[in-house]
Amino acid sequence: MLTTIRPLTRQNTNTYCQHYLNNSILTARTLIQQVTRFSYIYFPGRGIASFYWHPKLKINKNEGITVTETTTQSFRGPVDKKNVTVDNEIDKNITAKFGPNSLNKNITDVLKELAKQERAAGDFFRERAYHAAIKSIKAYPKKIESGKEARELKFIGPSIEMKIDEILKTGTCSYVTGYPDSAERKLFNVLTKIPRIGRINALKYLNKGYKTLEEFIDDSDLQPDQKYIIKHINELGEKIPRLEMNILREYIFRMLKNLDHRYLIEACGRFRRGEKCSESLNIVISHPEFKEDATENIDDFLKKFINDLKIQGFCTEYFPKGPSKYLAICRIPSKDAANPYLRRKIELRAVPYKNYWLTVLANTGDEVFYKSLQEKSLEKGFRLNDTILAPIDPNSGMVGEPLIVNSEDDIFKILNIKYLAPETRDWKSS
DNA sequence: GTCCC
DNA sequence: ATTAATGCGC
DNA sequence: GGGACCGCGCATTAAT
Repeated sequence: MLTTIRPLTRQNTNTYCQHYLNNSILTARTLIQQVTRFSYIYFPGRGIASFYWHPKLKINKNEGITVTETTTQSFRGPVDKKNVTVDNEIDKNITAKFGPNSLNKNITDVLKELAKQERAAGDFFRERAYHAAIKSIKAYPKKIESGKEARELKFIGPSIEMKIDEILKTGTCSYVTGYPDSAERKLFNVLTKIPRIGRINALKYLNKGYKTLEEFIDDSDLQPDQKYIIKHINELGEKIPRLEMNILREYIFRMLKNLDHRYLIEACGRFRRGEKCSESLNIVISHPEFKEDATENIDDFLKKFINDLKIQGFCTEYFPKGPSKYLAICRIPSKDAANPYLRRKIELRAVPYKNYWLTVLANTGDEVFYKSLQEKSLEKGFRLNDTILAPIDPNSGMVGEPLIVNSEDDIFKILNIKYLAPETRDWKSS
């Protein structure tokens, strides 16, 4: 069905949107009340519009949403300057099936290298293009014998066809150049390990003339967490072996269970996916009594908890990353003072019980798996993120009542997708 | 990089 | 001063 | 040939 959508407009402090189905003009407030309990609205064919005003909205169970204050930033979404015509049919061709396929590892490994290269160069779309090609190849059940054969697959174009021919012939590809071993490149690599310093900021600092980290640490722009991480960059850059992740996890686990055995805790990320090591440990905490409408209680709990960790000396330093999320620098107590354990990074977050498994699923990853799960959810008519799993009305596009989720398996069941063990959710590194 | 207009 | 748009990291 | 290609949250800049 073709529908014409007028540009999303704004008037004073109210955001007005044209409903894509019946062309009615609604204030965002009404739209939010009608469409979703949260501040995201999915427009078929146009993506997701988000409203950034929820901090100033009050959600009252009885009265619905009330605006307590006007906001300075209310809308960011697919704003177009002119009218657009879109097809309401969601056309998403998921080519890849779940699960890795190693038949063509020789090819995907090289493509992965090329993807990495593009990432370092900041070409996000080329990086993605390579990942798409890898995904496509992994879904292909046969061993690829020629570039021409691969060309038939989705996301394989003339350029990758040529590269595949070269890979089949020589085992590698001349486009894989590796990183220049210059001091500047090395500094660049270190800089990008610092929180909130990506490619752009790293380049900015390089252009400022910094030659070494020692000079850089005095830069006035740096925040405490950044300074701390620079100070211990080598130590914190070390990967945490699985054994140690287990000890870290166990320490926090026991401490929580001593407080109250009903606490829920899950170590997510690479640990949960069964990997041998990781740069940090990602821990999600909840409790049946953690209510969605009393997040300040959760924040207070986490604040106290992390402070206790520090008093015990397990946590040496912590940095808030938001009210219910901390970066904790922790060290396993060592009996041998001469051989202390290394400091390790732990991401700690506490969430309402209702969101617990959704958060665990989102934080377990990997990135590619979760994103594709989200896509699949949309196809099946569900909105999935770390705070909600709810059906989307196929006719109106409205997000319905959130579904209760009491386990990770519940999510897969609701989506009618076969449960996938965390260990098999690794797409990028096969 | 590929896809799609 | 307020709102719209963009930058950047994840 | 030429534009689109996640989308969110916070911060900053540009525009009005």
